[in-house]
Amino acid sequence: MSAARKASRPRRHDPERRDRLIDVALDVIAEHGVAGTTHRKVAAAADVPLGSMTYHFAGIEDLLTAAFTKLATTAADGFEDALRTADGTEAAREAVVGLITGELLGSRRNVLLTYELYALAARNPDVRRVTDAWMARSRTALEHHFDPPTTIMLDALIEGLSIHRALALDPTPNAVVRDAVRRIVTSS
Amino acid sequence: MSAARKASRPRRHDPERRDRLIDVALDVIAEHGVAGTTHRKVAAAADVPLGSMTYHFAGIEDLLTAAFTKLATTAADGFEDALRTADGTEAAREAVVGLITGELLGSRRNVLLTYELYALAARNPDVRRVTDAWMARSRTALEHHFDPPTTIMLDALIEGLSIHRALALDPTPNAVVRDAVRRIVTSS
DNA sequence: CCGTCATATGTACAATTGTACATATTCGAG
DNA sequence: CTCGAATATGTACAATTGTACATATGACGG
Repeated sequence: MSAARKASRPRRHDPERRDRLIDVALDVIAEHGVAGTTHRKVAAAADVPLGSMTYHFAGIEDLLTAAFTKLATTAADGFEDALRTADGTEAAREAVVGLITGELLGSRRNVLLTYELYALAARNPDVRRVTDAWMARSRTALEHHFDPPTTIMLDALIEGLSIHRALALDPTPNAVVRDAVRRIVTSS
Repeated sequence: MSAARKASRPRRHDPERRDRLIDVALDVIAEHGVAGTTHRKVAAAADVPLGSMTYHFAGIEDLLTAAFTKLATTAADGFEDALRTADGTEAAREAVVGLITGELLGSRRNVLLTYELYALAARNPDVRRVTDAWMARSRTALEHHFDPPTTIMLDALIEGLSIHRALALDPTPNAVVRDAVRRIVTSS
């Protein structure tokens, strides 16, 4: 019984605190950017003492890496799920449209976080591995439905349209998104 | 003569210093990111005293805004030039391919700076105006050759392929880039 | 040649940062 | 119940930051 107890209730007082800090860190990054993200801001937003940051993370770089790892992993999971259930090329096309127009990749917050991630990845090898893994996973998922050149194009189109959705004053209509995917896929 | 003297040699001791500081600032941003860009780093890189920064720029936000304004203006100029000289749809297509594969939009440094710009624009209205103007100019330039939906798609494709060129381990082959542009344009 | 003012510099300072660390609290084994 | 160890906290500090400002320097009209 003590073994079962140990499994269900770990020894930490607040076992989910680290995970919660990572989520809050992503919110802080989305609001203030990597440049404006500090231990104190995250601690205040999560309502934990400052010392809790240095206890759970080896340094602020460790916090950023953990946060972006979660962002990329979640996005890649959603990407794979959306494409896995698609049966046939037509369904796969519609799944791609759904990814662009949906909340996972298309939301302002997530696209914004992606900029920050890319910017950081260019100069931090640990973070770079996160983006590499993300790109590899999404590309592999696409290649289950499309040939390599089409995959590359779709991948780029998803990236570009997501950005425009997040930044443009008037977001691209869904019909245009669907048309774009169709043009790239049908002629392969 | 004194008037001519005045025109050719303004009263500043180093009249081009401000412009040079802006260029150096872009280098520093490309290397250390917005988060790591400080007055002292830029001053050291440009080999000017620290006080020179506060003299030429009202604050560090002013410096960043000036730097990104130059980045966007230069890019938009190149974009317009490349498309203006294109005569006919075929030439316009090739011009788009050239933009993606060329140095202006496709270089690692410039794409990286663009991430930083977007990230900052999302949260700073002054910088946001810079990206809005940039997007408007490139879209208008494209619309001189392509219909609106095609313009939207090409714009997104340029964005996405540029990113992949800068981040991917193996850059997209030029042939694939050309094929992608062709697929989007010919079916319009 | 000289005075005056824009241009340029060096220094100082308050504020904010990441992080170390001594202390407190809680848990679970025996 | 007791005790040791893991978990958590509050505080303190050195380093770095943006910026203000008193001073210096140079150009140019007179």
